[in-house]
Amino acid sequence: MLDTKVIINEKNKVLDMLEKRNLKAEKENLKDFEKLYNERNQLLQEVEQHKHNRNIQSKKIGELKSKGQSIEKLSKEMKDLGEKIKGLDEKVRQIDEKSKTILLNIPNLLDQDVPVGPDATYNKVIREWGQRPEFKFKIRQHWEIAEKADIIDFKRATKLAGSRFALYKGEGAKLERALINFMLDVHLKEHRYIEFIPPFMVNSKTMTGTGQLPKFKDDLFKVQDFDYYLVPTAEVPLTNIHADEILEEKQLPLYYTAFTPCFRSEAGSWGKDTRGLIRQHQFNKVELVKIVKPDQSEQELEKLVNEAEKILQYLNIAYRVVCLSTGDTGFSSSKTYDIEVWLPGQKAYREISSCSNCRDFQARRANIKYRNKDTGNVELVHTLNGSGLAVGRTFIAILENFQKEDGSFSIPDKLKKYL
RNA sequence: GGAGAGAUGGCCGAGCGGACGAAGGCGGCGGUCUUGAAAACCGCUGAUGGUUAUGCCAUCCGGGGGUUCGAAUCCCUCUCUCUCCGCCA
Repeated sequence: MLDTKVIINEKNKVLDMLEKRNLKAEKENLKDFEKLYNERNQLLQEVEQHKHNRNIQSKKIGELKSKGQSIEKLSKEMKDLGEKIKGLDEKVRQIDEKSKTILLNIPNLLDQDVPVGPDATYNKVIREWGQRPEFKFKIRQHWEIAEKADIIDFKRATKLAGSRFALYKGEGAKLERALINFMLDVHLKEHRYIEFIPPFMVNSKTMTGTGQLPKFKDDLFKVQDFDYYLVPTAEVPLTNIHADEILEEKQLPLYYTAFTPCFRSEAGSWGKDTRGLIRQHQFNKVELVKIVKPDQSEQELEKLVNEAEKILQYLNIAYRVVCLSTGDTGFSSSKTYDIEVWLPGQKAYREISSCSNCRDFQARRANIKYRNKDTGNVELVHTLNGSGLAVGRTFIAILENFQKEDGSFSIPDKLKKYL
């Protein structure tokens, strides 16, 4: 959520952002918002004047009554005033509702240094790491390797649930679990994160806090007849832990991590990545969330990416870091780095982590603040999140990068003690 | 699932329909004292919005609604928490 004052006073900034995000159609909403804002202010001044009068007169009635004097005439007047106030209050409420809806659907402002372009082809490669493996035999896809090793049963997963689900079996289940523990250990011991196991279902307020609702409800799974949604990422519960709180400055920065399954409807991606583990309705992820002081968020984003990269470095798998273009940057983010891992089967780099600085966008939605010790004022915190990493895709990367001619694969040294 | 109790500021906790944005305590901040610290003492210490802005105004006592000239206080309703009984991984 953007600051109302920015939308009103720095409208060009917001228009520029919508242009760069390739969302020209949403510009109309800004005009509506401005109109509603002015209307609201006018009504507010009117109704507050009436309320002021009521407060004064009510006090007077109290005094008259205690002296035993008649209050009938005044009483009648006040009753009419009360009705008037009620009507105006209702009008203000309706305007608030409308403008809130608009506000909740406007994406975050973008950082100055985000590469400008309407889509992912404008993403900018920041750095590459590692040696891509060369194979002298016919390269296999991860699902071929997994099925040969009997560690994932896609067919029976479909029987149990449907398409886009996997049934990990035997050594496969063990490898997945090893990866989770390995990742968590690195972040806990080397990066000083605090581990959580959050609810895997959250309510709509929480989903709104991080920006999944109201705009992206089609991407979510909702539990029938309850105000529960399956989490699409642990970013949602972790970031909202301190919703509606005022933190002390000395508590910051907060580094939170959690392993959770993630549930996504993948609406709109029919036909994409239909085979294998790449795109599932349910996948495991270790998530990193930071809650920091505003002047720290830029450097914390760089650190966050490094922390996620560390996992692939330890596993010795080639990857590159890209900065997403203005058109590809997510709704809540002001700047996003993706880590893309090399997948020999696809001969392509594929996203394995997405690290975003959301600045005060989520903090304003979720109402997360801290007391600035210097100014004594209450200010919004900045929030960041990143995958550290997507476990299923790391599983794929291991199978494909460490495959052998006979169709088997080897395990990176760092992981061996977890198996 | 049945019966009952409760939700008040950063925390604890008081609050007969007008005195209440709210006693008291703790914590925090500033000061006196001290070589320094502690103790003691004194003072200050909520948020949001509006504004003609060192000020003023409005709103907020779990959420929503009602009664009333006026609600933290009375009524309805929802959510959550706690206690007892039952069931259960």
